[in-house]
Amino acid sequence: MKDPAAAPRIHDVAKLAGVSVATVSRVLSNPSIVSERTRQAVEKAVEETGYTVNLMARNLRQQQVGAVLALVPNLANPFFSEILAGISGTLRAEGLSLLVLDTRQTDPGSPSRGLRAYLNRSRADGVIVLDGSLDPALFDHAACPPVVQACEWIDGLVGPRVLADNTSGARMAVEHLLGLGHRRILHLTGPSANTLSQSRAAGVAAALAAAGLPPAPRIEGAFTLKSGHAASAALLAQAELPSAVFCDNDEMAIGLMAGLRAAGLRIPEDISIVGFDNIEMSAYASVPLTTVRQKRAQLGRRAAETLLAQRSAPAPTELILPVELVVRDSTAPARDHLRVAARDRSA
Amino acid sequence: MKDPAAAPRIHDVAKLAGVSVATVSRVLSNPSIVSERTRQAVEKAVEETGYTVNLMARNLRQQQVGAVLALVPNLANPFFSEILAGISGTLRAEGLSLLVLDTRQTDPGSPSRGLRAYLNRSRADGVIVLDGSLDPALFDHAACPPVVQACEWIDGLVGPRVLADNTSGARMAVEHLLGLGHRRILHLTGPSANTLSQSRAAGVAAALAAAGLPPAPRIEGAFTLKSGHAASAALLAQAELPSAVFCDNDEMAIGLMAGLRAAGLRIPEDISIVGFDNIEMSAYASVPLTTVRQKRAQLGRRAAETLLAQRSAPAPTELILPVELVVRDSTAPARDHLRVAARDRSA
DNA sequence: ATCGCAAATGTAATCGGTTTCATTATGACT
DNA sequence: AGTCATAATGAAACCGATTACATTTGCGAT
Repeated sequence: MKDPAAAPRIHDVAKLAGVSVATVSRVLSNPSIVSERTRQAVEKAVEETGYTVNLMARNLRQQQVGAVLALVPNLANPFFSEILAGISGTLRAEGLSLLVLDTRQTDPGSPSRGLRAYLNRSRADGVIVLDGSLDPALFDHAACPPVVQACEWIDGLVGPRVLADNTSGARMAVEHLLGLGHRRILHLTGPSANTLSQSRAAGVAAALAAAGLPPAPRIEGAFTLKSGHAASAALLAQAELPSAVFCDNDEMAIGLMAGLRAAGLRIPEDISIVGFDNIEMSAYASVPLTTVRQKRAQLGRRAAETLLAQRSAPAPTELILPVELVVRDSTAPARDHLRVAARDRSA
Repeated sequence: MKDPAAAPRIHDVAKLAGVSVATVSRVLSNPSIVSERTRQAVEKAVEETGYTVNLMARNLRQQQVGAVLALVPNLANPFFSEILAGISGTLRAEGLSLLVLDTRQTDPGSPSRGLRAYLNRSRADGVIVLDGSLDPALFDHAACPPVVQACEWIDGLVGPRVLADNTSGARMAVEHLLGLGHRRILHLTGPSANTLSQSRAAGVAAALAAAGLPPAPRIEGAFTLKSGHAASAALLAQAELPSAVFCDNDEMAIGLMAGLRAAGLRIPEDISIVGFDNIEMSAYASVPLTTVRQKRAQLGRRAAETLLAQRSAPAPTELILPVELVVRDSTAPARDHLRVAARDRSA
């Protein structure tokens, strides 16, 4: 005696409709090749039985999983989750589902060991990597599905990438400060090993070099509120305060502002601050933050589209998405600059 | 001629080791029942071929997917993504992977239609629902895997739940304000249909009733920074300003504070603000926010554990996690209260 | 040596679909 | 009516593992 609550199988539908299982399968996957009469009969039978395909069986036969894996450094970080939202949207439109793995949640002993098991064609049809700190060797085996790098990237891992224009963004930010007359600009960076930090540092260097200025002094942070806050102490301990700070992301900028304001500095009167990313919070910070807008959801969408495109035409494309400066209240003309301007006028 | 790059199958390993496929399978899944000699031979063959099991085949045979689906209302919201991080951690320890679906990204025409396809045993072994606004009927069919509700819940959907103690949290927040002498307390709520809003409103009502005070006036928000900011205008338009506001979450509180400060009000001197959730940003807000701490990662972990426990002992448990008040700088004694205290002394 | 039981291993069924290939039905054209 | 191409359908192979069941092996007890 069979469990009456058992899910109906394609065989049950076929029997009820008086056709073969092959026909039922065709009605479901390619209705155009089956006659009107039988199609209707099958659809009726599907309706009556409440049949839904068993995806495990279908996937096994079709040798595809119907899912894409996203590797994120920190799932709890809104920066990444917004990219994920973009990825998710594109995947759903294609009927694919999104698997998420937090790369920092691995066994601390061997961070990559647990990951390798997930980098397998039988787990996911593709991988979107949002963590630039991974070992490229992880992806270097036959069983690894197609990979797209997004946002961050991995040196030594060839393949398509979708990136924001970090260098231009940083350059625009610094040029904005230079235009306001700032000359003593400090760069609050992300971890120096991080690819984002590196390309943003390049933008900073380019802007300063173009203005004939020496490289900016740096404080290294960790992209976190906390590290931004901690940087305020380091900054205030310096002999000569900078007149402006460019921060590699908004979270650090907000942490930094909190620390500076607590120490009695006024923003932007005493010190100008620029961030990067334009997270939603930045508009509502203690002082609305001037920052570089990066369209994260779009970046996610593009990454997913790039991955899907790989199926038909594998090519190691590199897509660089434009960014733009958003000027709010955390930046103002340098006071030195004002003095100079006043002197010029009086002269 | 076979593709030399094709992934090795269990058959290849068996041939190389000179054993049957059954033995190879046993070495991989239950090594103890195979002799030392053959086990080593098989392990060597696995090593040489670089074999890894095909999960689609295994899953089909074992009738399980190896994945859990999380239904979140907004993937980009850090509040949820931190819960996801907790879920993810627990699942990984069990070798399960995490599928994520943003319930608001469905076809706007019929929000639940797209979802139903995902609520299927052949897609996921279990479901963790973080969205209380879904139709309970969605889950009411035989093919739906076991469900655990977390954080929010769905009226009319029986089954295990893991919740923060929203009512107590709200009550503690309001009692804190009452203790500071506030009597004119406004409640900035989430959407009135939201279960979280409702239970927090219950806590607010309980605290006020216990103090013999009438219900608090409300402004309805949407749990977003923007709606919190918008609420500031509505608040300032009122004839009599409240001396304190309890906000249903930190994001609204931060948005509200930004609006109030822009209008020239000082926090906490002119008005006290309490939030809920204790998101990381709250400590770095323009004024460090007094709020109710909710352990989101733990909530996620518990939800995952509850789901796993359902496998062996299905039971509609309800787990309520404690919350605690975190007092920072956004709350201070009511000025009325101070006046009253002064008068009392002088009398 | 023989028996019996347990341990080790092999054979083949099974999971539930999709898809190839063969077969039958349909219909157009001469 | 006969021929042939094409459309519609069915039978069975296949995807790649796990596992029930059968068989063989190993070993101690008699």
